[in-house]
Amino acid sequence: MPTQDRGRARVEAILDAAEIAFAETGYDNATTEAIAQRAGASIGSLYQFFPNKRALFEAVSTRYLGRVREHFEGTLTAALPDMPWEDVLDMSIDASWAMASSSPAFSAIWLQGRVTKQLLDAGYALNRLFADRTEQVLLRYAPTMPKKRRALLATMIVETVSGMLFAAVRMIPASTSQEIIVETKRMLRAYVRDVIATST
Amino acid sequence: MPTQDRGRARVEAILDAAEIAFAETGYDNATTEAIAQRAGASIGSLYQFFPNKRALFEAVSTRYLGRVREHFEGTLTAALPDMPWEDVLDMSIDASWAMASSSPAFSAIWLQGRVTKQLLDAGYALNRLFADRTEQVLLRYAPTMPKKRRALLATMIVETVSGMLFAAVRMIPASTSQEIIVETKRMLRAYVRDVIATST
Amino acid sequence: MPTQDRGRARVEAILDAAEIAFAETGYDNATTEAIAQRAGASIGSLYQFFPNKRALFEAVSTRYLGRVREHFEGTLTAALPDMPWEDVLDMSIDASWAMASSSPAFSAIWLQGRVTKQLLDAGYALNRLFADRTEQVLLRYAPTMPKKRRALLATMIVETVSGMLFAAVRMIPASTSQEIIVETKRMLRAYVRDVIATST
Amino acid sequence: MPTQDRGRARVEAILDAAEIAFAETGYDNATTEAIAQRAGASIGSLYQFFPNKRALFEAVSTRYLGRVREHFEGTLTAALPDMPWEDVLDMSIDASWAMASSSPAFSAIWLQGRVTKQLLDAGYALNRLFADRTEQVLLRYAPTMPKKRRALLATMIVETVSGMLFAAVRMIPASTSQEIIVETKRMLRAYVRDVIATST
DNA sequence: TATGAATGAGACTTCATTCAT
DNA sequence: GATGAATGAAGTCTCATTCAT
Repeated sequence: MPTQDRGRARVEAILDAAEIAFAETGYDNATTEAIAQRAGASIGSLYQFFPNKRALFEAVSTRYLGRVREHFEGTLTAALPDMPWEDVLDMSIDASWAMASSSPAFSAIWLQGRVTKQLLDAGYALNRLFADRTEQVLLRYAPTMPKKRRALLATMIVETVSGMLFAAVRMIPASTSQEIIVETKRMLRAYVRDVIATST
Repeated sequence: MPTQDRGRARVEAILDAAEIAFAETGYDNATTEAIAQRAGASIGSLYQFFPNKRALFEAVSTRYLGRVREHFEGTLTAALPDMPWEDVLDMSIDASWAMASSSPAFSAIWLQGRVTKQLLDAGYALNRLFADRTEQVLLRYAPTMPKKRRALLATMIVETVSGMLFAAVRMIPASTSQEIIVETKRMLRAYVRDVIATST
Repeated sequence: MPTQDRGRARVEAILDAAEIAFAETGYDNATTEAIAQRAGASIGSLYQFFPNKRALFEAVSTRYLGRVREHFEGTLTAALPDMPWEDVLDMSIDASWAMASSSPAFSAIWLQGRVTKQLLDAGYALNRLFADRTEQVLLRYAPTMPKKRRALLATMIVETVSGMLFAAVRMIPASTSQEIIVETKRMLRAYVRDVIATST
Repeated sequence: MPTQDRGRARVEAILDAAEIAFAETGYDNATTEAIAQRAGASIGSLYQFFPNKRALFEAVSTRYLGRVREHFEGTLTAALPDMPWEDVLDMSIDASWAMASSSPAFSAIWLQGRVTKQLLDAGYALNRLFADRTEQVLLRYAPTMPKKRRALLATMIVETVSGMLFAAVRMIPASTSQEIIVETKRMLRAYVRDVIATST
């Protein structure tokens, strides 16, 4: 879209503002005017780059997705080869929690994208990404597991992590969040062990 | 509020309509006008009984909470005494799924109440209810477990079920939902067994 | 309208409530519902006796007019014959102030009736009453004064008193109100003396 | 508020329309929609510049106040030095009447601002302005008069003029208005003379 | 490009009044 | 008579989006 440097900076500023606004007040209650203002831009500028509010949300969403992908790339890929699957699981959960607890966009995109019917597309992308990646990892550790079984297991892992992050994010005090993360690892280990024992 | 019979019927009709509307389009996108219309009432009637939209949501929420409570009362309490805990867990999950999949209010209240910042109060009530109940059941089956441990376990169970129901509700095709429910039971069994083994 | 005792009491209660409501919030902002409630009646009852809000205002107005008339009758008529006009003027002003400062209806009827275009009729009645009465008094004290002159003088007196009462009513502290009343007497004396000196 | 020329013109047009609307139908009965329309603007434009109806009223009020101030500045200040106070009084009354009878805002602001409880602030400003100015003039003509006396005299003059203008404005036929103005001058002369005679 | 004024559909809410019970 | 539910026009205000400058 924007060709000049100035333009790109503008877009980033607007995305930042939007990310915060969506996170703070929710998609419906965030106003384009407020977003523009927070970005130090005029409403006209905003519409120069994004055709409408929905597109703005999707852009925030996409940008976030990219960041998540990078993050996981960095954390996991290199280490994979010679680790027991339990450690991979733990690391993934830790990485997820790091992302979730550090960025306001987490609730902005991931939750709303999954709850608000009009925004579902954006929300699903994230989960699909996670599920695919998980399946690949599973393939490495349990190559003989039937494909369907593997897919279901991946879904379970992703949804469980999602759900527990969701819970952890809004737990007060923060120490409880940590406990939940710890227990989640434990729960998934127990579950995966059980599945592996049965279906290989 | 309403003193006449006619009024009480109206209120129910409005609550029904609101429940559906909130579930279908979300709190923000549901319009009071549309709710009134769906209830076969005029907008004025709606405001005769509910001072504003928020109050209407809370009323829907409260009514739903009461129903859930009754449902669990009916399903579980009687059976409890001489069942192994695994069966109690299974039954609870089945009951939750029954509620979640049968009523549009499930997403209306439970999800939005937890996601939309302005509606949090309503959403938390439900989770607190579940957690309390779960703790009581645990007390019966694992009386020697430390109090803190028990509380955390209850939270884990409730949040896991919540999360998985959330996932199951929007899975297509429906068969996948069933698989998720089955796997959730399995996961929680494995996890609870593990916890019991460790901390008693 | 009402034939039974109970009915008449109702009407009075409603008029009382309306008088207060109109005084407190103004005609437009007073709601019929609130008036009925304050009167301990239902909205249906109110409309049993008054066809609409406007009529209610006029009833309050009329009732008030009657009271004012009585009040002046009692205070003045008897005393008139052998008093110097200065004393009559003083007494009239004192009587007006007594009415104005004692009843919330003063501002309700007299001011709004004069300011709010839709209610003018009600407001004028009061002024007309005062002006007529004043003219009669003048006739007794200055029988040779030309009729037009007398009418104008009456108007001036009435409007001056009106205006000063209006001012006095909302002066804080109350002591200022008293000063204004005193000065008003002085001003009108000086003026009337001047007029009499000239036009007889 | 508006930064562009077009915007400034809009604001003026809206204020003009509001002034007329408030004067014609009163604050409560004037609708923002009608005001916008009369100004040749959309309702959205109106709310771009004024956050709510009340603020619009206050803006009208403030603008009017400024005009009055200018008007008096122009009429009086220059002439003052070597005029007898009777002439200053006459001129002031004439100037007031000129303002009152020429502008619809007179009743819009000055009356409603004083009568409608919610708008009192706006209404008082005008009277305070007049009273201050009057006191300054008095200081010049009766320097030995005690301060409190002077303040009270100023209040009396201002309130009398107010009241009589109020009366004059709604007198029909117009000739009566003129007579009232003439008589008001006479009344205040007599009064002021009396006060000066006594308290110096 | 950037700005911010302009638009208007549509949302929530109020309230005088009517009507069934 | 009394009650209070029912009605719906109308009012204030918001906000995504467009457009003139």
